[in-house]
Amino acid sequence: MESTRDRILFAALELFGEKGYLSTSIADILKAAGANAGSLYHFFPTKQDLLISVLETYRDGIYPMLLAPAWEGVDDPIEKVFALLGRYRAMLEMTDCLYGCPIGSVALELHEPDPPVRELLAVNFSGWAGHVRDCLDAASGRLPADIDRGKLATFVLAVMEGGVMQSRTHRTLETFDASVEMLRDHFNRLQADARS
Amino acid sequence: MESTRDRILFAALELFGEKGYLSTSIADILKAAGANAGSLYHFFPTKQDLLISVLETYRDGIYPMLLAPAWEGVDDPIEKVFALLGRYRAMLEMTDCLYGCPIGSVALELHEPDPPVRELLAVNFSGWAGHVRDCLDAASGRLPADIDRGKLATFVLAVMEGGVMQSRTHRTLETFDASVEMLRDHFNRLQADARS
DNA sequence: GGATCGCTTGAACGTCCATTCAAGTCATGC
DNA sequence: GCATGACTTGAATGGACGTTCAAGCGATCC
Repeated sequence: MESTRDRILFAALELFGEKGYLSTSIADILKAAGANAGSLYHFFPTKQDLLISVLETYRDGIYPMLLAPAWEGVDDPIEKVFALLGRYRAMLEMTDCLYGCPIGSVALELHEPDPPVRELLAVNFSGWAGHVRDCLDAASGRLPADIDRGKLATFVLAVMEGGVMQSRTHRTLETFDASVEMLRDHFNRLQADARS
Repeated sequence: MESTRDRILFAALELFGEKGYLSTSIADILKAAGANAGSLYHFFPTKQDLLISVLETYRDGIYPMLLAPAWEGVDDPIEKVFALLGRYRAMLEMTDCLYGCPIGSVALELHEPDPPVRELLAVNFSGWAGHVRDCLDAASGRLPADIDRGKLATFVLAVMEGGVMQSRTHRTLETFDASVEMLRDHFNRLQADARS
């Protein structure tokens, strides 16, 4: 049995991802969760507090909800990076290029977020990039020694977010695929250069 | 002498870039433009029509307002690409990583934009990437022959948008710089591989 | 000098939305 | 069986926002 608090939290998580934070009204969330205003405000003093809990849920879910399923049966650390990108592709495909990365959406729709919100967005980005970096570290022998793997992980995240943004705008997977293909080309060259 | 229509249009252009479309109220625009509601609605039947005009202004301004100044004194076509990225860096730096790319912001904050809006966002992306592609074509002799320069331009745009997004969120230029540095590394390898 | 038309004025309107609150339910501990 | 405190109910509130409109201004044309 799911608690009222959880129904509200997950309804918000879904709606913030689908329609964005600003465009989602409290009434939307209440209807989706089957709850009343008083219950919501009992658990979450303001809409922003609800957003914070949603962002914490995303943060805590990066591994179990996103990476673990993406990496099932994938051992090669570099393939793990591309399997992760494949998850975003699948999400775009399933939703006709409507939903991409919820963190990226909120990050750009709130232009001057209050510090706790901004920090949680940053933490989500750092967590994602940190896991990619771990993959790159695990593959360090196959990459040029002088390459900064932290920066490379940041780069991977940038490509993902920028690819998702373009695909959502053009409503085609083409731009996302093109970005990932170019990233793959870069990794091929990095590995070739590491060998020689 | 600037017409009232233009004052409203440019006030909107600036505010949409600074605070986003949804977070900018008509009252904000009126105050910034020193105009009255009736005047605004005389020229722009709805807020969305105003957004459309703003996006058309951006589209028409890509070359004269963005590329021309970025490319002053830069002849090498590959350096032009990085000079363009340098403009975004300068914008981030000037605003303490608050304002990035207005098109990207609006693209992510409107989750299901009406078709005319979505198409204008797409046109802005295509225009930007098209100019980058022209640079790459001009440098085609220095790049591997089998590389798809259209996809590479899309990739550059993705890196820019993803880098801007992370820098705005972390409030540091570090992530943007890291992304551009990795892109530069990729271009170096592309050119080295084209030579051999 | 009067009619026309593009533009301006700014108060008013209606809707939506985040938030509040007084009253109620129900399990737990005493 | 009563008191307590956690949670629920849903109507009410007040403010913000996009939009409307009746009235006015001033230049141009006849």
